[in-house]
Amino acid sequence: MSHSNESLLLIDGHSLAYRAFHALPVENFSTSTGQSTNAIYGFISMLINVLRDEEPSHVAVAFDLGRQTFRLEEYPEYKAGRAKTPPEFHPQIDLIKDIVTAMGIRVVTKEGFEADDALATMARMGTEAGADVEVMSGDKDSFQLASETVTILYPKRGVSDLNRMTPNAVEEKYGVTPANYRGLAALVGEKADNLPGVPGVGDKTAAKWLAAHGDLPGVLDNAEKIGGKVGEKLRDHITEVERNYRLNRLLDDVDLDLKFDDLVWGEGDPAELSSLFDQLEFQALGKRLAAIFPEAAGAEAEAAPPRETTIAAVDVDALLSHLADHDVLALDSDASFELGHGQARVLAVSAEPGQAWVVDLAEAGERSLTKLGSALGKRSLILHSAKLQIKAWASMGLSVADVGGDTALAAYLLVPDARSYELGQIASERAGIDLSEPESDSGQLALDLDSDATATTHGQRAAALLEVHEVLAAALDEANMTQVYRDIELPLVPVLARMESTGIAVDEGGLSNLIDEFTKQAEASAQEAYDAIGHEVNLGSPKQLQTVLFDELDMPKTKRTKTGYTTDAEALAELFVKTEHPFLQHLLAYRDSTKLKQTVVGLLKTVADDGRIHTTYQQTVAATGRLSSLDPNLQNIPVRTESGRRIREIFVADPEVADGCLLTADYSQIEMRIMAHLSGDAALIQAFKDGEDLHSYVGSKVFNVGIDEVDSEMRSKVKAMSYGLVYGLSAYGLSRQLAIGVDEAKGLMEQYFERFGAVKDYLDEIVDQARANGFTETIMGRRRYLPALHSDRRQLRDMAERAALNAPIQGSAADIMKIAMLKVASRLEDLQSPMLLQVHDEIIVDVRPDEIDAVKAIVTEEMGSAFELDVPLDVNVGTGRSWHDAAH
DNA sequence: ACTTCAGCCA
DNA sequence: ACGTGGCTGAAGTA
Repeated sequence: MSHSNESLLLIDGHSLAYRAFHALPVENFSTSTGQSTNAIYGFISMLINVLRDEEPSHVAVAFDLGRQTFRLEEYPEYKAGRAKTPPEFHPQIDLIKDIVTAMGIRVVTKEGFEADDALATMARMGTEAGADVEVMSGDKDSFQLASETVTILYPKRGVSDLNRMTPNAVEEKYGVTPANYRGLAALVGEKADNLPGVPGVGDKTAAKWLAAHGDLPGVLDNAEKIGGKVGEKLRDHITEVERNYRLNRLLDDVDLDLKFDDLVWGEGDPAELSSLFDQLEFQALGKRLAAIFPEAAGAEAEAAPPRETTIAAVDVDALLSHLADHDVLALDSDASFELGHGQARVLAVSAEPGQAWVVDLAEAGERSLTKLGSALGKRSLILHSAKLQIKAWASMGLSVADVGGDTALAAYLLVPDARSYELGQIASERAGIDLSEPESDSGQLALDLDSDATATTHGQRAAALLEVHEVLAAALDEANMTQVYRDIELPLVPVLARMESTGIAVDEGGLSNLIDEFTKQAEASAQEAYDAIGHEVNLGSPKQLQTVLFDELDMPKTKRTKTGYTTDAEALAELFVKTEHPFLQHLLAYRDSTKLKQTVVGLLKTVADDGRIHTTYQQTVAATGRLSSLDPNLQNIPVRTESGRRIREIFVADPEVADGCLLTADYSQIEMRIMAHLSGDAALIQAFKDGEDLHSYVGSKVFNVGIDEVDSEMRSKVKAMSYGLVYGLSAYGLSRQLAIGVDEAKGLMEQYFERFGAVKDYLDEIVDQARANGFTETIMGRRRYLPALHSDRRQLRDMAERAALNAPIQGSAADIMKIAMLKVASRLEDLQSPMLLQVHDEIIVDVRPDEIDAVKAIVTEEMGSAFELDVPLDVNVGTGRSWHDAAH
């Protein structure tokens, strides 16, 4: 028993990480980007447990550094013959070191020595300082360190249980004192270190000899006296035993350049720790960590102590007088927008970091809102998720036309595939500002606002924005994305806000009729399906369908899904070819009708009071730079089937405008054109310049026939392949899609690449570049980071490669469309025809009858000239009463 | 509340 | 395992 209340915990990082690696299956532990985490998870889990149980005052984790050790110098075969560590292991060691450091724990390494030697040295230092010492190691050599003051924590099977090896425990298990453990190990040998001992001698014999002769030198001196076969063996292997004895001694006098008190368990860096846990997607572990490290609790970690912010509640007039001297303002509010109606009560305005004024918009009169609007209009405004807020304010009578900065957009450009862009997280990660929920009775506010918490929250957000935006803007600059940010994404915000607020008119009566019609069709198909099998079943349940198809009807099994066998349309069609069972046809018909019905029902629910549907465009969702649309999604309205197209008939021109029409304008084959441009393939570029039918032209090259001899079958094969290439299609995938052999598909692809060699070079190069740079780039410099290209998991790596192929193409198309929208919107400002929708390569404008020619000219010119490629950008335009009729 | 399956779009 | 990027709704599981 030590009288000290100090305790030192020493950990052999490498041996424990290695154990964890083998205890936890690597396939079950990896992040979405493909980083393997099993060793990290197991190690940190063990570490958290032991820290919680032992509560040491001092801690160190030792790692081996480099391969060259004094042991290896003396005995080149030391540790030879070990199975190669899998490639997934080593990258995890660096992350473990980072986490340990962030936990306030000293990482110790020393060139030329093993972790064990560092542990022995520190154990001696601890003992000399009067501390209790615990050494956690998966290496049995550490048993020689056990003493009155030093206990070895040795993991049993797995990673959760530890054996406490005191001197008594060592003696009980091996029959020798810790001091003699070295001798025992030297006699027995250590397979893992490639140190053979005396053949035929195990723990028992070695212990007996050591007991009889005191210690190993005693045993060796008396080797002649030991009889029997084993005695002979001992005498034959004295050199090896002596070598083992030299090598397995742990050095306790390594110069580590540190004192005992350097090992005090410090505060670490909770923000860094939290960010590492986020990055590694450790959620449950984060909570366990929080128990011993409250400061790093989960993702919402406090990055810094809450800063002093000054928030003052004022009225609009007071606010206006405060604003006089400031050109850049940060704004935040409790904005919401649903079904065409926006609302905001609290508006927070900050003119410098750490400071904000808060006004109650509900109390402001129309005149002061107008004045406020014009004051804000003269300044550069920084917001987070600006679009929602300016839409909401517009419905309150406060109009803001321009956005000077948007921290959500900036963060999106920097990491376009992040899960979310919440201000609290960005502020914490990028600027070290803590925006966790304020206490509701902070009392700073003087209170004509009925809820302090809301006002304080938005005040603090506004007060943080200027600083957060500055950090993000600098990062964008560093990544050469300032242009995409300032010239594309920011100006697009008010354009999209306007489109959303306007919405598109729908024919509600027509919608209801469609619902009736599709419902009747679905019911009829369902009845026929039931009749075909003699009973009812939930046709919407894949699980119940599987019972019917594979158990009752005994059909051949389809492709596996996670939970059974697929019943998707493709598989059902194949089953029908094989079985000709009428149930399948009726099921497919039922699926079609219910799908359409669902779509129409969904649309009807979203019609606002003004008889229009207001979708919301997400500007920070698609990792490639596209927009997405939700609530409802107007980018997936059916078009391929005749009955599907009928849904497009209910989207109509503004009924308030007599003889108005919808105009659609779309890019023709924009992705293939971008592919031609980026690859510089002369043949492909020429085809576009000549205005050939692309797929017939490519078909004539691939099949080596005249362009007029390309039949429809050839054309459709080539079409599938051309599009597939943009997505990283494999020969197997192509063969599946075209229902041809893999060999034929492979031959087609080879022919293609023979004729369009630059395309192949480009596709290869793009992946190589992404691998080297860590990201892909569009024509405007928009980036997408793909760390999974270096994943050790094949499937993730392949997915990342396909994403790398596609991102520059899909993303460049998105860039071009966004630029075109800005140009079109700017020219439409002088007219009365609003832009309503965007569907990736198509825009829809509501055109007044007297403006048809002007709008046609505008969209053709501006879309066609949005970006100069080596091939022309073709634009098709059509007009009609409905979206359906405007198709061309 | 969350996941899986299926199906719609470019 | 085998083509990118999205959103929605129903069923099934917790």
